[in-house]
Amino acid sequence: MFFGERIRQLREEKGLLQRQLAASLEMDTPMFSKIERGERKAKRDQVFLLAKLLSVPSEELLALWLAGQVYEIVKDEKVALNAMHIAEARLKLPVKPKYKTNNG
Amino acid sequence: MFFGERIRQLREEKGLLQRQLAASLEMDTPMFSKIERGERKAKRDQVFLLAKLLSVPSEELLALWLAGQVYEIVKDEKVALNAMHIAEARLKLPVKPKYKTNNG
DNA sequence: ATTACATTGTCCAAAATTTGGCAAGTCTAT
DNA sequence: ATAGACTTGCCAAATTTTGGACAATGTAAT
Repeated sequence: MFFGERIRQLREEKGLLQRQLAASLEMDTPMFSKIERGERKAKRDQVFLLAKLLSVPSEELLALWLAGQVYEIVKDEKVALNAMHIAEARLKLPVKPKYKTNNG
Repeated sequence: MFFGERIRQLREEKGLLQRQLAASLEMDTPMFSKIERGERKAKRDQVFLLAKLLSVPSEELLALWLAGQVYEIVKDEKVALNAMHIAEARLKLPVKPKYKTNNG
């Protein structure tokens, strides 16, 4: 399920029109349509606003939104999964402290 | 291991100087230095050229290079791993055909 | 067929980001 | 102090992203 698809699904469940959500996000309807179809990407702030307007946890939409960007980078690559695993491993690494502490 | 770190490692193993590789990539030394330190990102083409110059499979460098870009997107996100899993699942999905075939 | 309304497609200019490169800087060894 | 390798900071050109106008298309009701 892509970000835009999910937005549309939620919007329709609530019986809202594109122009209503578009207005809440202070953009025009064509723009909102593009976001739903994945032709444009929403801004980070708009993800949170949409979560509120559509009554879902912002984490759900944020994860979909990020996933979409990640997917765009690797989608046509033979080493896609490989790259993903490397990135995941890096995420799991403890953060190296920048400065020494007394007991560090 | 980050892309730039790996480049530096390979370069030093071969006893090459930044300016030598920089020349091969048709960029100046500061630029190459920035790539090694991850301050700038190499272009896709340059990844393949570097693989050749450093005698490693291009897949290895390409995967590191992609991983770096993926990592940049999610690194500070609470839902990072979540987003990664969603993107991975999407990668594993069969591609939906655009047009019907006779036996499709 | 006509109206009313929702959605999608095309195109352009402003804004923002990325890029390449220069000049000057640090650091190490001599 | 000089030389060589590398790093840092800054700027302008180039590219990409963005917002939005406007036209085109789709859809349902009459």
